[in-house]
Amino acid sequence: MPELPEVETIRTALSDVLVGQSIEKLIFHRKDLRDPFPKSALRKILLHQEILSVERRSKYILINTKKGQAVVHLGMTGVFHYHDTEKPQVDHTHFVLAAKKQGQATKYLHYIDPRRFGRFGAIGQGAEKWLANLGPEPLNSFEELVESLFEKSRRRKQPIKSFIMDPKNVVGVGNIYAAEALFRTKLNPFKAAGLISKKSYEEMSRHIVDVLKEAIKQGGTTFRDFRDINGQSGYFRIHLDVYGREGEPCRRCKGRISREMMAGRSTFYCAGCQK
DNA sequence: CGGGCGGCCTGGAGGC
DNA sequence: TGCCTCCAGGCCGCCC
Repeated sequence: MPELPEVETIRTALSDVLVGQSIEKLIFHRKDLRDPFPKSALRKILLHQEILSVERRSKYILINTKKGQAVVHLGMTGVFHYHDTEKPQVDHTHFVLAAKKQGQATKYLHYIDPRRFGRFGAIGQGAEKWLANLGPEPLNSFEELVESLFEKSRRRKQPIKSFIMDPKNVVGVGNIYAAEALFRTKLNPFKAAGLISKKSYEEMSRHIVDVLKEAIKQGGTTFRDFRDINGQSGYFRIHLDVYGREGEPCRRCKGRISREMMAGRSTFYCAGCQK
């Protein structure tokens, strides 16, 4: 489901409702998602502790207290819903955080994830491995991003789309935004990463940054499952040029948008103007 | 090592 | 109304 803009949308929302509050209850409705929940470590970090900040690294959300860091990944279909009740409202509600501010009514964050590709862990209990070997944050240093992508890509035959979707090279870019950034750069997604010039890496990096920032402003892209914690969709979908537009007219040339499989993922592009 | 593929899961859409 | 196949914003382990 979520790429950087969607995770950032959720991070902002969680920060708004959690920072300065404490978690009074942590209810688990199963023992695991992709990995077993480190329940006692999570309770130690979160229960009755002030939430100091909610950060994002790659597609991971970090919830910080003075006892440590809890880590959430939304997988493909993970969402948080903010409710007045702790009782699950839908199937696949896997854990619930009861959040309370002094003198206010308790509110509940329900984590719902039908496919269960998400994660909920703790730094020091395995989650630190999830964050090891991640490439640069695209919204941090632009120079570092360009330099890192160019250096890592030398002599690589991997298609550029797979290359930028690998979080070892740059984080946060998934199937939608890889397609969109390459369209804007007029780069064919199948072109070998090692054959692309430094100048093209600069242009592509600029488009990656721009498309991610624009999508954040629109609250992300909702294709199917993605929702903010109050249920709203993201509105970047109407700005997509290629993703999900197979057979529709290219907005730049007279071509039609193609869809081909690459490494098991649908790959949308315009064969007319992406060379 | 680099890179593709299948698997992890469930559910929605579309064909018959 | 089925029942089947394909597909889905991610990531990991396996295999060549």
